Amino acid sequence: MKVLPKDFYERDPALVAKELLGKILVRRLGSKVLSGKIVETEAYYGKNDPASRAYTGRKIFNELMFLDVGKAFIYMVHANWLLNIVAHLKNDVGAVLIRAIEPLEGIEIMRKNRKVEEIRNLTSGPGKLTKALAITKEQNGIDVAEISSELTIAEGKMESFEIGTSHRIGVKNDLPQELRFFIKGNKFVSKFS
DNA sequence: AGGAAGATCTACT
DNA sequence: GTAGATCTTCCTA
Repeated sequence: MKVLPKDFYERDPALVAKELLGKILVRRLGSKVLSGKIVETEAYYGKNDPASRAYTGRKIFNELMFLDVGKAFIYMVHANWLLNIVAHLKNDVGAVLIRAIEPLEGIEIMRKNRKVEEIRNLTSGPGKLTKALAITKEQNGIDVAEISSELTIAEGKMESFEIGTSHRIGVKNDLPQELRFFIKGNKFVSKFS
């Protein structure tokens, strides 16, 4: 398994978000491994992005977005933990939100964590996938570019797919550009449009 | 102390 | 398919 190197994340968030599609999110739980293909992401910037956690300036809770890239940045919204990966150019601010994955390994454990039978409903949303993979604030700040971490992102299979874009979901004040990216036709994308 | 937050579930028309 | 209640944390007053 090849883990994506740290410099993968040291680029424009929108570019990182787009290229994360098709990559494999790997969650290690003791001896168990849960994994899924990333099928939907969104990019967030810093000061000039009203929807960003970093919009109001650097605080303790959003500090990660200002620091090293390639770290998991996790926070709670509406009783759901949302998983972001810090990604931005040098000395800039930003992160990529993982919105949906397609389950590959450890589906039975995900079922147990989510208490849902239907596979399609297991990880097809940002709050759903964190629950299925047992991700909480405990994992905040984990280095996903490090192969020994309990949360990493690995190179996926070589395959081609069409990438769709749209405006970000649930955002009050969105930017003019489309910053949501998803694999066209994939059943695990949270919403269509 | 209060409210807002990048969502989800349920119960309907 | 769509609307509305409600899930929990952390910031801001």
